[in-house]
Amino acid sequence: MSNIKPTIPSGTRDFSPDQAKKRNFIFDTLKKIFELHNFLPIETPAMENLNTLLGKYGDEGDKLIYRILNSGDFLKDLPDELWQTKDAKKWTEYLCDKGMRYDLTVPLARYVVMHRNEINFPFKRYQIQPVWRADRPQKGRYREFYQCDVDIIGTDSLLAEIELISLVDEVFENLQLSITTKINNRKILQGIAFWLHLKDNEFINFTTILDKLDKIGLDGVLDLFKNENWDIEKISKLKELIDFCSNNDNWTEKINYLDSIFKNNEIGIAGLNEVKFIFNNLNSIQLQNKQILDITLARGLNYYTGTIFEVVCDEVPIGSICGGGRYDNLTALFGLDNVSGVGISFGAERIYDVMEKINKFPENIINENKVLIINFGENYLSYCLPILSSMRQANIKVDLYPDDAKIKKQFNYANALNYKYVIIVGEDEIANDEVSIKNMISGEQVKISKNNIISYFKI
RNA sequence: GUGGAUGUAGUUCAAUGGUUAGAGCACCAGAUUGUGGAUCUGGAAGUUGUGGGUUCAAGUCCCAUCAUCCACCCCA
Repeated sequence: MSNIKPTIPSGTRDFSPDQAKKRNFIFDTLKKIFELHNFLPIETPAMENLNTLLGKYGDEGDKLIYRILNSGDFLKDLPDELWQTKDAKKWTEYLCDKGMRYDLTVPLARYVVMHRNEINFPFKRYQIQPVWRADRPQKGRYREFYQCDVDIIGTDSLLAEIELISLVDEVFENLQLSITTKINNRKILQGIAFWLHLKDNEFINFTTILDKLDKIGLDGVLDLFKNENWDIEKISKLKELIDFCSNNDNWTEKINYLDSIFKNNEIGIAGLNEVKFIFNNLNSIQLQNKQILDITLARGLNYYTGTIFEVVCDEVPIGSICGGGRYDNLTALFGLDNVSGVGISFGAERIYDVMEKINKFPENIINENKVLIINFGENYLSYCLPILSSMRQANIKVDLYPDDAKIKKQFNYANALNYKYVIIVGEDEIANDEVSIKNMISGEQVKISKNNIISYFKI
């Protein structure tokens, strides 16, 4: 037993103090802005019933849900013929009732339906909790990671979209990251599909391929469409459209262009009107970052029905750090129809990576104004302990080294843990009713009267 | 699920098939019993992922297995 090397499952992580502090800084900033917009927090259990989770994320998704083995004498219900098979998927139907939370959207839908009579709509909620996926880990992808979701449930108003877009702007202004919010609408994509005479069943494939534009470029995307046996005419029409839009930053020109090709195209025109409303009203809000209309933005998730958006960092190319959209029938799967919502998810893990890479964490979360009182032994406690507690009452971050260790060791400790000040109390100081305070950054040391300690640190 | 790479001290990495597997960082002690980051000296630290095989001889070559990392599918 004692020889087992301590490890953690792959794709999971420990967060040591300085990482944890930085992560908390991000979470705290998010919460602060969410609360400023009067979003309310909820939390849901780490585990959900499997029938809540299964079938919501597609076949691929079902495979990535962690299942929890039933407790007790769970094998007694397994049909005899199943003993012979080695079909794990079938076995789990009998052996597992519960699974680990896979995202925050499905639990939200479940929550809204369950609590519909106590919720006041529109329901503005945020939720910051870990989710688990039985995926194979790789760079920037983990089996346990946090999602930070904000949703507005139960209104069709496009003001909800506008609120989330301004929320995004404020969050990244607070984190001091400059970003671009790309905005599109699934109805515009449907309009384009209609314009290209695509069949209904080709639409999903169309969006999944289009979504790869950032990753593989226009030529790569067009190649994929060739592989789908699209005719040359369709491909060149699409190429022309994408070329026009990617060489143009002006949203009105893009809309006018689309307007000119969307003839008898109801769905497409509806999308254009929604986008127009959003961009027109964004003009009336003070925003720090860019918002652009990107008609190639597709997003993989197919439950989106209207506005979709995605946020990219201007300084570090890392893919999207935030994304979301409107879904018209989120709760239908749980038997509640006609509840529209719009939501957004902040990729805290990626935001962390970006901030680490370009050093955006504020200095004071790494170097705090911490004070350490050096321990000279039992005889000095009656002098030091009152100082300790009165400093804490004055809201100064302070502690007393617990052991009567060598001074060098205590100083090393203060140094290693980024204490800014050390207080030294020895015979001389006590004799004069003083303490010595050393600034660990400048190296300066002063003697001050015991009564002036608080004011010394308060300046 | 598919493919590729790598496993040596707490950590980052060395070691032509051939003595007792080494070094930097970190750790502990001392130089320095009231003052940190520097320097110097010393110390502790390993079943070379695990199990087989080839060989007079294996950290090194071969096979298997496990683990980790990277990419693909998919996703955040």
